[in-house]
Amino acid sequence: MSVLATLEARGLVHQKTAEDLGAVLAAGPITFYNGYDPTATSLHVGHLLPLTLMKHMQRAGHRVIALIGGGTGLIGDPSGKSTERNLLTAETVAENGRLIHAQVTRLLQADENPPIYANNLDWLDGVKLLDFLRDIGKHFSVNAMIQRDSVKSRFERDGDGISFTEFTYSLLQSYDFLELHKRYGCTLQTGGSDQWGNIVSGTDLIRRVTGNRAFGLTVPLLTNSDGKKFGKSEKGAIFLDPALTSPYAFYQFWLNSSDADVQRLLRLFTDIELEAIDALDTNSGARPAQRLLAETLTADIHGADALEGAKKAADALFSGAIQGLPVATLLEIFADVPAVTLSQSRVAAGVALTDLLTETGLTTSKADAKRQIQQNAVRLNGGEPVSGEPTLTANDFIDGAVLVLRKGKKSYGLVRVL
RNA sequence: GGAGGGGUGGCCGAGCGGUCAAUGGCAGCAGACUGUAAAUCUGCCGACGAAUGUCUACGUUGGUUCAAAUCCAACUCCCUCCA
Repeated sequence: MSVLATLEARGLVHQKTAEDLGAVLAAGPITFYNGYDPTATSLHVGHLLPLTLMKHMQRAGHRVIALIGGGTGLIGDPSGKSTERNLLTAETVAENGRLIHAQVTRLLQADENPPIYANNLDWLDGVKLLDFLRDIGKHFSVNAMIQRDSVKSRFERDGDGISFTEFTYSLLQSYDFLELHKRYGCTLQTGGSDQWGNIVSGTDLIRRVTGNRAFGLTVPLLTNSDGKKFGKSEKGAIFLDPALTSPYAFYQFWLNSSDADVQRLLRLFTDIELEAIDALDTNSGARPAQRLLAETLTADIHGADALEGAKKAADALFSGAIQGLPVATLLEIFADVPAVTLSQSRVAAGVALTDLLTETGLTTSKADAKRQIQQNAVRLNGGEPVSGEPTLTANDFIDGAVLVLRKGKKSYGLVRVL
């Protein structure tokens, strides 16, 4: 099976610029790139799909360029945005760039066929305005650019509109493609489906400047079966950085995939054989497909040790067997959970449970805390739902040192006494 | 420049002098059912207080009134039509 056929079978292909791309890829190794703008300190699961595609390509022998948008990140991509964004400072972009570079490096590391890393600040920073306008700008039709959905939607809004800065973005991305084409013979750009316009601009530019063919390939924009945007949990985006989204939360995110989605997600995000995925039982209470998905990805992203920790924590949490565990184990399991630390004296004086719930962020206010207690949603140390409005003392803490708060099925908080 | 319409809680959207912390929908949270799923059903959903309650909120600022989200004025932003 050719790479492209594999990608298509797994659902990783949304659009491609040429029907014969499969033949081109089959004819021999090519060089391709995928860019990441450093707009945040970490990638999130939404970025994982292009990365999976890159890994498939890498394994098939194609040369990977991972481009960090240290230059384009200073400008801001209007694609998919409905309003003008505030510019990030150069320092922020540089710092984000370092962090994202490190993440990408770790995720794409391979003994064979290692990727090439590039940062477009290296060439964009030195570009002279007049040269750029004469050599690059001349190839772009404003008439065509304003037809692009990303730009058009901003044009048609009275009010905000779009700044010249963001309007220029697709020229820069096209220039990147051209530059990588010249430097490395790069002939394919991949990206999310929202990048389609920018990618096509790049292939056009390469054709006009060099006369060579270049290609584009996009991955689909993911939605859940209920139509919501994929990758957002109730808490927000699921990041790949364990400091932002703990391995436990990451594991839980995948484990909670719905039956309707889980096999599609396995095809998209893992390289498990398609036959094996189809054979999974999605009607069983044990949810083997969700477990497989969560375990595979947690191990991929965070490593085997983190996976073990996440599983251990999940077992303890969902079995409710907390009482018997030693404090050290508890601290380990609840390492990711929002925690507050109390002084001995404060505990001795007695602490209202409603205050603790609010301080750990499990509830938004004391009024909310009371409501949750009334609704039998709050448990202490894995026990039965709390009633009334207890004031807690040292006796309520395990070994007088640790208290495990639980709101609802899945939200935990930890209180420590020092 | 002229004429008209409008800015209400995270979003949409009622209310148009007191009974309004403000109908309804969505989102969110919790409970039941289950499989840490989906769907469904139920409850909650400004803050503080044990509480009759108090405070803060209906674009902004002033005013009328015993009483204003509701009336008036100015300002501001948005929408539609005309030029």
